[in-house]
Amino acid sequence: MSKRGAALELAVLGLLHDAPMHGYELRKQLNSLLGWGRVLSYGTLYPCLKTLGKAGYIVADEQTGVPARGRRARIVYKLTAEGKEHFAQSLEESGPATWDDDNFGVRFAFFARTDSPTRVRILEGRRSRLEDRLESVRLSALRGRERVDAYTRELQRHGLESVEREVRWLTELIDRERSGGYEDPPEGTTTPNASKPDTSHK
Amino acid sequence: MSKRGAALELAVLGLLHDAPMHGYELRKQLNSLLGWGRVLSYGTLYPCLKTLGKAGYIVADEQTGVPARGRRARIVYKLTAEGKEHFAQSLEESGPATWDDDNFGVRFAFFARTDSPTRVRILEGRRSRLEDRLESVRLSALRGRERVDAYTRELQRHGLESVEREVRWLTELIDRERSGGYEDPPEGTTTPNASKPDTSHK
DNA sequence: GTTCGATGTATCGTTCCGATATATCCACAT
DNA sequence: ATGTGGATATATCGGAACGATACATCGAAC
Repeated sequence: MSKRGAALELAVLGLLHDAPMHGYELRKQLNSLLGWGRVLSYGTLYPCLKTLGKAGYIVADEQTGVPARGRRARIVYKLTAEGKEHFAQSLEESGPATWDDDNFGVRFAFFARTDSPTRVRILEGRRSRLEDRLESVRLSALRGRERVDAYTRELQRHGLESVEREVRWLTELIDRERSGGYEDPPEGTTTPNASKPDTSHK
Repeated sequence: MSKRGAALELAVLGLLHDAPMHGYELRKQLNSLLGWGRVLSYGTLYPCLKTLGKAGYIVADEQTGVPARGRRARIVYKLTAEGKEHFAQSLEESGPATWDDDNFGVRFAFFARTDSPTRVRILEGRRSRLEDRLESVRLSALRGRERVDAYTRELQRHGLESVEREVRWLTELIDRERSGGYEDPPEGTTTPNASKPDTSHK
């Protein structure tokens, strides 16, 4: 039921889909993948790897092919067949939980591995989530029209515009998706190196 | 040394500065104050109130002035003199930790209670933090210029633009601050800023 | 006259994660 | 040769954060 955990597991699975990796490398990739400010701690990563291992989605490979001159012991993790299946399934899965900042970011990062209908579904889900947010902020701005100082108003305005901007972006992507733009490139074998949309104003 | 906790404590102190309040009301206000998506859980709020109480910054007032017809027992918290001082001190405090999303947001929300030099200092700190972020993202985009798929590129572009947008916003605020705009209105006078400030930066 | 939703306080158990310990390797200076 | 520092690498601990939930009262609608 882990919320943040779900996003992390998905990301790990996705990265290992490209190539087997050891923890340290995984962490570096994950740090650039999800969130710019945040850093993923080992205290989060290793328990996650353990969980994934216990679930049978990944296996730890202790000794991989004599790494040129007595390199330090490192544990290389690789995806199992079950892991591959679970990843594909999770990616396409829809629902409120998948529209969070984290979850959406991860899913977007692996868009190249889904089909167009799925992409549209995810984009629309995210957009509707943002529109709800917009709605509720506008409402509360109306209800609580009591004197708020200039700074509060300024902050609200900027936040609102940020969200509106992301909605426009999503709409653009959806349109492009529908008109057949962004066709999957022949091979998806590229090392992802993405980040999640800002939506700061925490 | 709590990081998120520091922001929460500051926010609570700030709200109680305006008026004494009980937990439930506090939560509502906090939810609209910091982060629009996030909700503050009681599991976070009550321990925080306890801490603040133990530190002597707030006091719990059980029975406030016979609340018209046997109202349910409610605990009204109010700021002590120490709390007031601690709040003022924390607000002006500078440093990397205060440039985080959360910390900056809270400080901004209470801008009206600081002086202009402090405001400028906080705004500039936040801006420099964002510029660092920008720098590091641009660098990693250059280093890892291997083929990344269209989606990753799109995500990066949008994220980058979001941050750039916030930097422009901050710059604008700093300029306005320096030219004496946004002076705190004496008291209660509705600030005549009904016309939206244009700012057609795109 | 009772169901329902808002108000209100409080805690438990899980998850999260910053700090830290441990260890090897390489480059470069001493 | 020796030392210093930084990158690579795995792992855990203790405390903070928080979702879920229990409990309790009230006003209004049905």
